[in-house]
Amino acid sequence: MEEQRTSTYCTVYMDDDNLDDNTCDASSSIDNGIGDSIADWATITLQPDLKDEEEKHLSKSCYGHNRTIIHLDIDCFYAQVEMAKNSSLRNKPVGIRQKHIIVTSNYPARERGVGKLIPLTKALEKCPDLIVINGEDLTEYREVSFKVTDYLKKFSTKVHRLGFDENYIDVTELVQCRLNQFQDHTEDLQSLQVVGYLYQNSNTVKAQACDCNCRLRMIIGSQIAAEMRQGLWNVFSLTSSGGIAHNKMLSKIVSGLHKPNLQTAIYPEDTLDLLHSLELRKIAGIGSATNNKLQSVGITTVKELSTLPLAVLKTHFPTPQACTLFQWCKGIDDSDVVAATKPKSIGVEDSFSRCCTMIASKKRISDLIRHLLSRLVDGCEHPQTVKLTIIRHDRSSYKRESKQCSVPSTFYSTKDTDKKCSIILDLMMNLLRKLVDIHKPFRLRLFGVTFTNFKDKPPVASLDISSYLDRSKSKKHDPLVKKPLMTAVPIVCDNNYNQVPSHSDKDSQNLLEHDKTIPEDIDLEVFHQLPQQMKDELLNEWRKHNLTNTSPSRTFSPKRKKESTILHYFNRSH
DNA sequence: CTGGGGTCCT
DNA sequence: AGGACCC
Repeated sequence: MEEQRTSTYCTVYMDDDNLDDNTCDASSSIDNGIGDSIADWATITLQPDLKDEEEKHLSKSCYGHNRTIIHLDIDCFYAQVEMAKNSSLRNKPVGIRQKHIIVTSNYPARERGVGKLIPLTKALEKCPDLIVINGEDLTEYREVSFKVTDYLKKFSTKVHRLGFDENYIDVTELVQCRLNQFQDHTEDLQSLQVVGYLYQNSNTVKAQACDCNCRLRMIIGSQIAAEMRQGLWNVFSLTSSGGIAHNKMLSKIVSGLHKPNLQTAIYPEDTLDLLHSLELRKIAGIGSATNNKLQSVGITTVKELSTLPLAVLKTHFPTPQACTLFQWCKGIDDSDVVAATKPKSIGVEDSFSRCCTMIASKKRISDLIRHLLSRLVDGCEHPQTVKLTIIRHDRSSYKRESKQCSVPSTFYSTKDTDKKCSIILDLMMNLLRKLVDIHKPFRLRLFGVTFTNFKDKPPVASLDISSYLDRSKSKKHDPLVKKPLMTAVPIVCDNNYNQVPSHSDKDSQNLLEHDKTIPEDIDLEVFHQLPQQMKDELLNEWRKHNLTNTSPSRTFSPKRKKESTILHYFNRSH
C-alpha cells in the first residue's frame, strides 16, 4: 500500500511498474495558480490516504507494457486515392472538394497554403492553379479504405478502423512470434534498432530500461509497421504514417509526430515525457466539449489533468468518462483493438442551400435512398431500422434532428429495387412530416437516410400487420402467417385471436358502419382484433380516401399491391 | 457558405 | 433522439 504523506497525488502511484521511472511533479502545477479552483478544492478535501480503492485500481494498466499496437494513417487519404488513380497529379497541388469546401489536399497544395476544411474560394485565392476534384461521392474512397483494412489483416486479425483512413493493428502476437525466433541467439537482439523515428525527448539519461522487454517489442513493432507501410505502397501506391506504442492512445499520438510517409515509435518509459508536453486536445477522445469543461475549471494541459484525483473528475464528468480521463493523462489506455465486423450503420447524406417543399424533399430523399440501397450488401441486407436526419436552415443552429422507424417485412420479401425504394421513401416522408410542420414554411439544408440494426436473416413478419389484414395471403398456405400470429398477440386486444371478440352494443353498431368503409381485400375478422386506436386510424384513412374517390366503399384500392403495409394506409393523402 | 461519413454512450 | 467523439 502506498499510504504516503506526500502532497502530490500523482507520485503516490509511481511505484507501479508501469510508471516508476516517470516522475510527476504535480505539486508545481497546483502551486502555479493555473488550476486554482480545482486544485485547492482537491487539496483541502481529498487527503491522499482517503483515496478509494477504485483510484488505486485505475492507476495501473491491466496490460502493462505487454501489447504492441500500430496506428496507421494514410496520408491525405482522398487526395492520395486520386493521385493513385492518376499519377500525373503527384507533383501538382490537388484539392478534394465537397460542396464549397476543400476537405483535404495533397502536400504540394498544403505548401501553397491550402489546408484542410477551407472554403473553395479561399483555396483558389491562395492557389489559382489548384486542381479541384469533387469528392462528394465516397464510393471509391470507401472501397480503397476497406481494401487497405483487408490488407492489414495479413498481419493480425485485430484491425480496428477509425474513419476511412486510419487503422489500429494489435500485432502483439506477431511480435512475440518473431521474438521467439531469436531464442538461441539472444545476442542478436542487442543489435536491433527502431525503424523510423523514436520519440525520446528526455535529456536525462534513463537509469535503465524497463525490464519487461518492452523496448524490444517496440523495435519489432516498428519493423512490422515499416513492412505494412511498404506493402501499402507496393499494393495500393499509398503512403502512410505510422505510430508504434504499447496502447492505442499513444500509438495514435506518435503516428502524428512525423508526417507524411514516416513513422514513429515510443518506448513505454517515455510515455509521461510525451504526454506532459501535450495540450488536452491531442488525446483522441478529448473533444471540444470535454476540453471546454476542463478549461473552464483551469485545466489546459495533460500534465494539469494528471494532477486531478478521480473523485474530482467525477464531480465534473459521468463516472465512465472520469475514469478514462483519469487514466489517459497517465498514459494508460486499456481499450482493446477490436476487429472490425459488419458495419453498425450505413447512411447517406446530402446538403444543399435550401429545400422548401415536400415535392423537392421527396425527390432529394428518393435519390438518397436509391444510392443507399446499393450499399446494402455483404451481410447488411436486412436492416431493421431506418432513420431520417435533417438540418434546418433557420439560424445557424446546425443541429441534427432525426426520427427513426422499423423497416417493414415487405422490404425484405421483394428483390425489386424500385419497390424497396418506394417502401423506404414512404416511411421517410412520414418521418419528415413528424419532423417539420408542413403547414408552415420550412427551409432545410440537409437530408440523411441511415439504416441500422442489421440482422443476418430477414426478421420474422410478426410485426407486419398488413399480412393479417390481407385475405389474398391465405393463412393456411403462408407459413409465415400461421406461427407469427402467435407472436402477434401483443398487438391484438385479447388472446382469442381465432374468434371475433365480443363488443358492447355501441361498439357493434359502430362496427357495422365501419365494415362498409373497410376495403374489400381486408380480412374483417382480423381487423376487428386490432387495438381500437389502430382501427380508428385505419378507418379515418379509408373514409378520407372514399370521399375523394367515387369508387364503392368495399372496392377501395383495387390496384393495391399485396406487399402493401399498414403504413400505406396512413399515407394515402399524398 | 462547416463534408459525408462513422462509433459509442446516455 | 440526441450528444460526444473520431476521421
